[in-house]
Amino acid sequence: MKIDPTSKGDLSIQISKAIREDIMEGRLTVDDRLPSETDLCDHFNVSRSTVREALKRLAAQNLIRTQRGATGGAFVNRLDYDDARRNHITTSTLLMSMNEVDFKTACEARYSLEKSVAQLASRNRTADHLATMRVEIYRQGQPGLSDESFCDSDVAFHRALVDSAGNKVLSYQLAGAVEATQPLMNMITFSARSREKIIELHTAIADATEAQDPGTIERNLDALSAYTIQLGENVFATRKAKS
Amino acid sequence: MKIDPTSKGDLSIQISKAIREDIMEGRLTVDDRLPSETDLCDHFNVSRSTVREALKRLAAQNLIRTQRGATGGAFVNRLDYDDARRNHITTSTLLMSMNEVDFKTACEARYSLEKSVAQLASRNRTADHLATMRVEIYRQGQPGLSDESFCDSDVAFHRALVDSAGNKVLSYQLAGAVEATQPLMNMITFSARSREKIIELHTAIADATEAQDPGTIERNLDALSAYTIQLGENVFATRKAKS
DNA sequence: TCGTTAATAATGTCAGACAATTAACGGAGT
DNA sequence: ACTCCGTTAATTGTCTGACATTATTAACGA
Repeated sequence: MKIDPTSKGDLSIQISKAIREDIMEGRLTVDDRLPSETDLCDHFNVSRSTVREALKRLAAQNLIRTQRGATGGAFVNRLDYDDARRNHITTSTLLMSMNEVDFKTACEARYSLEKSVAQLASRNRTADHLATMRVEIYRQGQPGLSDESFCDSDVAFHRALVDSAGNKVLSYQLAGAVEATQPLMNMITFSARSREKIIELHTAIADATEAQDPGTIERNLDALSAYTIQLGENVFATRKAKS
Repeated sequence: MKIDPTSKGDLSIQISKAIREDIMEGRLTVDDRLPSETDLCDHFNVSRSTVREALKRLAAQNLIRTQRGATGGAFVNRLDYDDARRNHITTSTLLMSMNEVDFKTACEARYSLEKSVAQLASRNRTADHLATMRVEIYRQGQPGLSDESFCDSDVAFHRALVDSAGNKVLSYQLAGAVEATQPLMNMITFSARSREKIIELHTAIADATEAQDPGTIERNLDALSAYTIQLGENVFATRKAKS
């Protein structure tokens, strides 16, 4: 628990930085309890509000959790994959929406990255993953399915594909690319796309995964990418023509 | 700016959620000014401390920035790539260190993902990127280079490779995989690895990128992956034997 | 016209209080 | 000896009101 000399910046930022360092350098490890807020006040020689604002900063990043009561306090969190994944997805979504990422760039990145599961998915896919993919394909073929549900199923299908690689790190890293771009792509192309074509490609991907044929997975992801980009360009061309 | 009914959870969390929603749904857009803290107090009917803690949560995620002074206040931030990238890297690093990711899983994920730049890097690499890669390779060959500097140069080399794809979304997404695993890998293998071998592979990658030959890039990344995993296993075997 | 200064509005920090929550302790009763 | 229950203590959550710091703007005087 380092002290902060009278350097620059707001106190609450300095304090949150100091504690974050302690966590990242291993001086505080998972489930360790931080000193109570009043102790931190004494230690850093600041008021409780300031300490609390610092702690809220850390809590916002899931680095700590707080608990009330006699044995309560702030504890170092174990960053779990699901939390990290959710955060990663929302940040990626915001990043792209705020920076006006053009459609093609997003598609390119997304499918380039997703292709990297082909090898591992072929090797490690289980019956469970294959079943999930099949179920989602079946759902996508239901006649009365709303656009929204179709999109959800689309995401679920790709998530199953990614998870079938059996590598949590890979799944986490890909979540940002796959799940953050999917809504963007759906929003742009949902009206124009052919569900049959998508289902056909999904089926080919599932088949190739089952057959442990990475090359075919990649080819079909490429096809999906090309089709999506094409759709996007058509949509933009139509919009332009109308205006 | 939604109100919070007396639902569950801490007030500061509810408030930060409400404002976050407003940002993500587009009701607040980049550079918009939030109401002043006292206005927010009135609006949500809470004290200023509570509002401030909510704002600190958002600030911790780079969603807002605050400015003092007469025309100051809290403004919606444009998430920029560099900030998001840094955040992504630190989170990835923590995630892996806290969940005891085994070395092989991390390596597999990292190189699988990095391979996905091969196509785009071949197509879009510029003289600048190639030059950066060459410079780093040259640095890596300097005899007196410290282990730490070698690692830094290693990271810089791979970053140049990733950036040469000319796709910011791709660069952002890959940062977590490449730059967060590199320190881990370096820490484990720096003592055992052969710099000559690494430099040889880096050179082959740079050559293939220049020659726009994605297959060769992938093959050499595979070689790097295999070599690293092999090194890791040797190190672990040695440690085990000693204990 | 151009500095200089004062007013003003906002965030940052402090101090002290009370509310709410939870675990542990200690009796009372069985 | 065991269970139930109230009390107590520790800790976070919230409120209030004040002052400090910072930056813009407007007023003022040379």
